[in-house]
Amino acid sequence: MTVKTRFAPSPTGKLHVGNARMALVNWLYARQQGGVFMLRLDDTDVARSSEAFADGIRQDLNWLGLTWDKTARQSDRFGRYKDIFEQLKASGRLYPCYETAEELDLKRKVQLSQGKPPLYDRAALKLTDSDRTRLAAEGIAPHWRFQLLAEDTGWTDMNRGDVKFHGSNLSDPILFRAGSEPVYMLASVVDDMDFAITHVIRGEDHVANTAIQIQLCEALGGIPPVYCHLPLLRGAHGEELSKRLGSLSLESLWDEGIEAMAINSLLARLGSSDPIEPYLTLREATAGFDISKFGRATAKFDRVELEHLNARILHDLPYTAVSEKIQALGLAVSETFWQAVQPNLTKLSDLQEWLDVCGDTLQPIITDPDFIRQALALLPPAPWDNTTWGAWTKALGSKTERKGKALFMPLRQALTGKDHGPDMGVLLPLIGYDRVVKRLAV
RNA sequence: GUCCCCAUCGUCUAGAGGCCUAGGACACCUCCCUUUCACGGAGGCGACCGGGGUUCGAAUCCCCGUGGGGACGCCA
Repeated sequence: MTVKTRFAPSPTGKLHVGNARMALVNWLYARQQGGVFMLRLDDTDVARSSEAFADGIRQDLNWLGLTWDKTARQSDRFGRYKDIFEQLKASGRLYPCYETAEELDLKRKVQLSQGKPPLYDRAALKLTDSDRTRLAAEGIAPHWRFQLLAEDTGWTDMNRGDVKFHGSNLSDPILFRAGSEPVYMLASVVDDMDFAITHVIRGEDHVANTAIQIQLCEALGGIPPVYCHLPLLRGAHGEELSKRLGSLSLESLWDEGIEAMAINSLLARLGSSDPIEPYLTLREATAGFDISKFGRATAKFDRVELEHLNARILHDLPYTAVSEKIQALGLAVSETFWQAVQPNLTKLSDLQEWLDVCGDTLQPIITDPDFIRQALALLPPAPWDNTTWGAWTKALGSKTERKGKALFMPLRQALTGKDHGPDMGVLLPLIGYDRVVKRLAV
């Protein structure tokens, strides 16, 4: 049987690293199993969904390289859900409810204040035909709940092992609102069946939903897929990811010049017992991927760790792999320049720092004016090449009887304004004769 | 409040009663390499949440605490 997974975001916001992880894990599992990966846009909530967010999601996935073999959107399938509505109604498991959202909210608050779980009390089940006729006459369009069986519903989860929930601990879910508009719970189950999804890999926030979805799937005559619920990601200090959307949205990581493969590398292994390694391609990340290695504890996503990985990946990338991205960031960098500064970059956007060093506005650090004056006097004339620095410092060394750090550090600071950076031999010609003279003029 | 789940170095984790003076990876520190930084090489620091049991023996099993995560929506 061909494995088929899906990533099913709702286009109501931007993707963050938590979403990206679920997309990636589904993609990796499908690819590794020789299966199919599907992108499904869960946009049953028409009011909150937007085309702009849908585009953003597709862009983000493309950036990460998570290509999909099939795509669908739920708003195109309302006709199908309408058929299911009739089918479920005929089965007797669907019942109309007339409470307003406010009434339900109040009920929950009362239950909670009494220390009881906020479960739906099934009051609508006690309605008589004449009650319903009266309510309908008042013009109230009912919402429809699915009557859960009061029994254990269980499954063998790929991550959590045997899991079960008792129906009495769950509320009868609303499947259709305002007449017959489908909601997520219904559409998701129908789509998983219709598109023959074999493995549903998602966050553990869906664990309790799974019992409901299995009951629903079986009521529709389907066979539930295999489920895998991975723990959610938290921020480096245990904070909720969505609260940090500012810095952990894929969009902002792109803006910072973080490599897609750094994100993929981290996300493909974080929370598993396999070591996190810098992968240059998704193929490499797929090779050692083992979904059974994922644990059950909440893992923390640390930006610092991401940047370390990013640096390691950046140090291995040829100019051709980054030139387009550099342009997209609005920077102009030659291959020579790239090779010179590459080992000193953590993020692509760090290029600016070295561009400034080779620009006109740099503020030199002069620690020893007399020495700098001597250096200027011995500066070789242009044209320069990669041997100029060596010749210059050799001459300067014998003249001033300085060597080692005492010899080159004052020069590095005067010429770059920093005490670390690329090899001065290659950097010197990139700064250029005129700027060097200017920086050494004290 | 109720129902699930989890609890080992800073982080991700290995560990399924003796193989554990608890292993690895990343981070960190030191040294070597290097006319800086980085890379690379060699070392080092560093953890079983607490309390009770069970057992000859517990990181490992049980109970109770405590802590953390998730769920309980006409969102997904």
